[in-house]
Amino acid sequence: MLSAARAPGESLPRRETLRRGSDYQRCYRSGARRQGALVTLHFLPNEEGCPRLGITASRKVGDAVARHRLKRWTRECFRRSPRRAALPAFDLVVHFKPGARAAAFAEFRAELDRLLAGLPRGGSR
RNA sequence: CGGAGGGCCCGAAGCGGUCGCUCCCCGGCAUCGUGCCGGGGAGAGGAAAGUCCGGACUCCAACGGGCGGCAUGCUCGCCAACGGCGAGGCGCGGCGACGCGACGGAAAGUGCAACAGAGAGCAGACCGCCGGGACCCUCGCGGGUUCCGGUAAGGGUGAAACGGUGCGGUAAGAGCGCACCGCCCGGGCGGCGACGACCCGGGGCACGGCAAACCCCAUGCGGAGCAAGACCAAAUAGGGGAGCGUGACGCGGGCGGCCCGUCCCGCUCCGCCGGGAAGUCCGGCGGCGCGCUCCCGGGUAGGUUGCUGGAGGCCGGCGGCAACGCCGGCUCGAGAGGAAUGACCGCAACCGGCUUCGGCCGGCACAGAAUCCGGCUUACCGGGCCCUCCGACCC
RNA sequence: GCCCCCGUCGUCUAGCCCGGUCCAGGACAUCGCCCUUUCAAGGCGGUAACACGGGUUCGAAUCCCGUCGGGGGUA
Repeated sequence: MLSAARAPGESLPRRETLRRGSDYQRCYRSGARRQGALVTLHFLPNEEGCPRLGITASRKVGDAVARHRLKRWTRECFRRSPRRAALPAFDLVVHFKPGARAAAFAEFRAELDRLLAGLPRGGSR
């Protein structure tokens, strides 16, 4: 079951995203966080057997186009990241900072990759 | 050729790759719901924006109406409706094509107008002009000072000063009188109408501005919003109902050193009926409390639905100046839900800069559906089509 | 999605309803001068703003319309 869910491809189905307000609240309340220049990363071990991704963007980041572009970049980077298969089963929340509006894609991907690499190894058992 | 005015349309846009997301259809596998694999199809805009108006739809309220409040404001028409649109009238701007206009009412009422100025509303005498009285100067003509009166033609102030020009008239003046122009009122004429100003009659002119000041008049408006609303419905707590069991061979405390206990004290369901001599005994009915089981309804999380085929597009014909309407045919173009429509690469266009002309570098707007429509407003790289006006030159 | 409020010197504000007296007043800050051996305090003087664009009016910070920005409420 676990190996079936962890398909080795670059797919990111809806099942592996955070989709509940309570999921986000749990992540903020009980999880740890890492700060980057463009982004804040919240994370918390989950029981799903695979990492799940959530994204938040407040209106301070920019207009709808800017916010949505950053969301798509985040999904793209997470989906194609080479270290994704090695990630522990965490719920992750990526929250943009206002400075992210002016970032270029390569710059953004480098930062996100660095933050993901800094996650602890353990995860849930 | 140059400049200008108006209208309409397109708008990450062309091709090829790699990896992905959402929905639908087909096939296969497993399956209680559903999930996985393969194939195919579809997947942001002219403004999706601002949320400034108007509707559809849904719920709430309601017998009907008024007051208040808000909005609109030349006329006629179009429209489901509108504060929108189309024609027309009037005013203003422009040589012109054309553009702009909150454009009802100031002879209903109440108000406002700083400063300047004599005076700011049915006004006003500062200078000036004219007449008269008194006093002074002068031989006299005349002049000066002052008082009373007349006068709105002139000066001056102001954003604005109570028709204009000319002639008569007068002490000087004045619509005081006359002519022309303007204005007002009534009637006729043209127009559905706003209005026009051709005609007739009357009036010497009374009617300044501001209603995006209060206000008056006319017309319109019940409230909320798809997170509306509908259906299914966990866990926990609570509500209602049914059935069964239970409410004394019990519990607590004291004493006898402790245990035990035939000792003492307290608590112990209620009502009615029947049996027994009687009781804390037995049986029945009703109520109350507790326990267990089952059922019912409300409702939260969550799920499903509303959810996209509609005042819909395209083509043609007819009516209308037009907005638009009618008829016929064809066609279906996103439906997410912490929210998909993406990222990267290689060529080719276009624009800008550099260029030792081979190329190199950079850019490619405004902006992202959230129930759906009709408008308005605002933002915007670049491009296409049509009509019209003015100027110059040529024929 | 719906609704409401607010934009005035560098900062906090008054004036707005009911237009003129406003080239917009006050406080703190800042600059110059005086006072003091010096600093502070004090005194005198100066610089400095009506978010933006239209409109109404003789005249707009004020009234009206539209943009832009900020804040808040609600499901």
